[in-house]
Amino acid sequence: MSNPSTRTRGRPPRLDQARTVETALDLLDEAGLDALTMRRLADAMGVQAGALYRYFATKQELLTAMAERILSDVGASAIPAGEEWSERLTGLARALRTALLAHRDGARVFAGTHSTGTHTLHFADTVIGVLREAGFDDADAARALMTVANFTVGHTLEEQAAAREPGTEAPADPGRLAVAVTAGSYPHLTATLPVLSSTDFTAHFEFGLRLLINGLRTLPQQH
Amino acid sequence: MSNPSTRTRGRPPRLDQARTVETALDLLDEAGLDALTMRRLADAMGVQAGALYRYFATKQELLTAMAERILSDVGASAIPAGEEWSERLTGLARALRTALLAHRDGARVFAGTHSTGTHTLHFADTVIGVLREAGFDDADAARALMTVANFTVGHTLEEQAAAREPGTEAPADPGRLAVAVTAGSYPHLTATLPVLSSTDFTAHFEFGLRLLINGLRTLPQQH
DNA sequence: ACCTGAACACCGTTCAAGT
DNA sequence: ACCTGAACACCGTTCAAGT
Repeated sequence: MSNPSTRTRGRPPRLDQARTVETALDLLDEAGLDALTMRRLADAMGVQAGALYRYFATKQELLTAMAERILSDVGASAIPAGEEWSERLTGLARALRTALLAHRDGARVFAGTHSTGTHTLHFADTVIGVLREAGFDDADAARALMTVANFTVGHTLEEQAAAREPGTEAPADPGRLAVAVTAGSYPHLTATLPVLSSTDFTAHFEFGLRLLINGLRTLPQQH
Repeated sequence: MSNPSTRTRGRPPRLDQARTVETALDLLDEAGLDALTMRRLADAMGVQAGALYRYFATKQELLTAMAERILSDVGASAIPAGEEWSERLTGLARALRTALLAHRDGARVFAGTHSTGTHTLHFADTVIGVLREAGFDDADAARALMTVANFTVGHTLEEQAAAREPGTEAPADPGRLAVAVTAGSYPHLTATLPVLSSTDFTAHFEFGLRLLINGLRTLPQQH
């Protein structure tokens, strides 16, 4: 490996990949993704912006490292082994959502990158492993991972977007959706508006996840 | 309404909302979302960047109008009425994916905005209508819409991201995923790598959609 | 009414030069 | 080896002034 901190001659570096990613995640939580700039990050580390490019070739590379770091939390949440496949898959999907929710704009960071780091790959391997051991064939297991991941990321993207625009926190908040719906004639949207504008995102997520799991049960399995 | 083109006195305006959105979509298709700047768009319309702000208060507002325009294609694709609910829902989800795929980075534009335009609302109303008429209760119908939409947008985000980074088009393309997987020890990823790195996104999408529909069938319905 | 010109306060990225 | 300083080529947005 030829990373820059191998030789410890000269002044000890003020920067390194791990510390930079950590500081970037702090900045993300404080200010959000749009305010996470290379200059601000450099400022937070007491360094000039250009210095960051010794450790990350591009901002995109930094974001990928951040996504991988975000996913590392997913391993921490204990995955109940021994359980039934449906329980284990449910736990894994919940852990993914929780990991993304743990950082402001976490889903946006994750969706915008393609991490192939160890934590990300380990998570994917675990999900597919649960399904293969449950008797699903390779194609179904792999595609089930993609479906669950796409749904979870898509859901959390929405959830965190809703958190970004607080609407008015007034108790009788009409909300842009409500205004638009009542303005036009959308009978089904009108009838379901209370559900659609509910902020109980956990309930929405659990519903979708249950749909996916129940759908998987209808597929042929070995055991 | 007090939109700027109500009175037709003076020089005819070179700009208007509809033409601007159309030009922006052309630019999007040619250059992608990252290259869609207010200055480049203004250039394409033979105008200075500042002039755009008479029609859109912010770039975000322009993007929202673009998302609504992208969704208008979804209405065009005929939705088979009379069919069974599962067939209709399948058709609607496919139409959403097709509409997003019709423009470069279409899913990214859509996911980054919250359109409450007529086409977007009409689509949502139609989906919920199909489900309510099939006998699903309001909460299930509304949440099923969210699940299908989140999955579809999440999937198309991935699909268009894969299109952006062409990898190497060589026949024996290892790909970053393959390299990373074979480097570490991920038995289940290794076994399913052919499926995971398949570019048959339609097959992946159809698999997830089938899962959701089959999951919906397990829910209580009236008829 | 509609657009220009010019500015303000930023960006990501590069790279010679210093220590 | 590691970082500074300064530049390059941009951004979104605002707004007085022109026509």
